[in-house]
Amino acid sequence: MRIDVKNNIINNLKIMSQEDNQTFAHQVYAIIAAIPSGNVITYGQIAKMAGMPTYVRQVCLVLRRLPKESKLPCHRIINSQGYLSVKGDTYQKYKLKLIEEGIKFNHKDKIDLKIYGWNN
DNA sequence: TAAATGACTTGAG
DNA sequence: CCTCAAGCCATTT
Repeated sequence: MRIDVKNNIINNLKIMSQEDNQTFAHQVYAIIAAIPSGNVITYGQIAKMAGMPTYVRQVCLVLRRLPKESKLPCHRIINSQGYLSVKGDTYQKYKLKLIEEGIKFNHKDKIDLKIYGWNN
């Protein structure tokens, strides 16, 4: 994705947070929806982009409360170490989706954030 | 009301 | 690279 397009999305999100009286959760939704296919984002990045850098754990709460039928690309969210944090059946499901989007896992199931991370 | 819990992050060693 | 402890804070127990 081109840098200017990326920055546009980020700027729009900032404007939203300033002008709209949106909840933290709604900003999290908007940010997740904006992650391009083929890219991943970390929990901490989401918190920062939502203007609440210390609300990492709240990002997790929001995610856990998402309905199963949600269409948000939650599989594109990984931890800062480069690993998928989800456990069990969801893990394989997310991994498959990421592979379909062209993301490569190394021999330890780790994703290279330098390559696939959606950097600001 | 108090304590435990988390799909986490960071820095130190 | 990896592990570990401390920090985090609304929600659950």
